[in-house]
Amino acid sequence: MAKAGAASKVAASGTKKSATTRQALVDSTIATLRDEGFSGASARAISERAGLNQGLVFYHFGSVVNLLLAALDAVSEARMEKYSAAIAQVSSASEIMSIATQIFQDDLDTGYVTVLVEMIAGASSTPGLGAEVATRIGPWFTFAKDALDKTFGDSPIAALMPSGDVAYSVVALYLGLEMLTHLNGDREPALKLFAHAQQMVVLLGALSAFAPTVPPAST
Amino acid sequence: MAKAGAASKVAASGTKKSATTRQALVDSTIATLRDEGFSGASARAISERAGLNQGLVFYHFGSVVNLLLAALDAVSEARMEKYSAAIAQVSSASEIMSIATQIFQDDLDTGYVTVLVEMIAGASSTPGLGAEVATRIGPWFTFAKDALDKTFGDSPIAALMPSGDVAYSVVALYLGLEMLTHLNGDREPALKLFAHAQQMVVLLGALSAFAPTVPPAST
DNA sequence: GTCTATACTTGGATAGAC
DNA sequence: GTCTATCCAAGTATAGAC
Repeated sequence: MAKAGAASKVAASGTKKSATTRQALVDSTIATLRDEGFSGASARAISERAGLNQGLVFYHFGSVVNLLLAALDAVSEARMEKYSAAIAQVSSASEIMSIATQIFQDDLDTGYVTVLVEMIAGASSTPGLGAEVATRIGPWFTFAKDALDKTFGDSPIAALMPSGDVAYSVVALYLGLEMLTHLNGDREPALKLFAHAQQMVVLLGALSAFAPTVPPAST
Repeated sequence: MAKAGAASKVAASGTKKSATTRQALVDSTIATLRDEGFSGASARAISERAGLNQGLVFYHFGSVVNLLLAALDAVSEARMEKYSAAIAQVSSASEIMSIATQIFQDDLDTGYVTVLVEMIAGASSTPGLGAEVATRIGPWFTFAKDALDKTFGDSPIAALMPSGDVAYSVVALYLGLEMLTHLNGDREPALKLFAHAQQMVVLLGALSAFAPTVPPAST
């Protein structure tokens, strides 16, 4: 599903040469989406960056949109792998924010989340693309929810707000921060927020020691 | 019939005609950005939607990018007016979330924030556009900060996190929610979050009644 | 001053070469 | 099966008509 899911014309060959070309195009697409955005990710721009003929995009992927989706698949897979490995090391709630901060910076460096943002924003240009992108974002929500359950499952807040709803806002905030950070090139505001969030998590951890079950609104 | 007599208004009527055309192009640009996204907002698509000749974009605005920025200006102005009027009616912290929820839905209906998102995401395609967009987003941060100061200024949280930093995340979250909502067409998840946030605000208001006053460092 | 017809460039897609 | 040369549509911009 990852490589041929949305494709209609993808050659079914198992040739090594073909795989190399496809990989080069996917890599170039990621870089182009990051640097030039969705509207700058043309078949010509992508293939030129890879040093390949422009027609190869259509031979190997059928259309530019299919190549963009293949790139989104590659990014999603790589990110989910990294996220999962990171979250596996986390046991306490106080740890999660420092890990999250590290990952956020890594995402800024690689530009992977920019690729996601560009695909979401660009989805409205092509009929049907929105649904394809939405499908590929699904795992991000479930990952966020699992991470929340694992780290805040026994926190009093978990009783107030369903983790699925919070996961939605976490993803939204992450995308929004990425977008704003990428816009003005200054990552300080976002990093400040991560620092504040870490403080809040620690504070909540301390509070939950005093109020293990329900908020202290009772008589 | 000499022109001189009746033509005393020729210059003025000409100016008015120009203003009408410009306005039609700006309106069409907003609609096109909303429906087709940044990459779909070409001079041809915009002018065709307005029923005008494609060349008028370049006569009146010089370039497509300039027209896009003019549309962003129009949206920003309209939104800031609406936001300011709404916040003026708010005095208590418990009110702000219901007002915010209303405005969020209004933004979804009009597609105004989609225009902003598309411009941010599309900014990377054209050198120098990012800075222009960033300048136009500035007022959104100051508005969010003022709203936070007005409604949560005497809350204990204000002492924990600077309102400017929180404002940054509020804008980021707002953009992210808009983006995700626009992607899958389902506004329920976002509305749930606003409902949860309202509960939290009410809860915090109750808590601050028990907590001793922690005055933020006043200048 | 306002607008249209035309020139030129870039992009998506395919027929055909190897 | 893999890739290139070529075609046509869509985009930006301007010269010139009114």
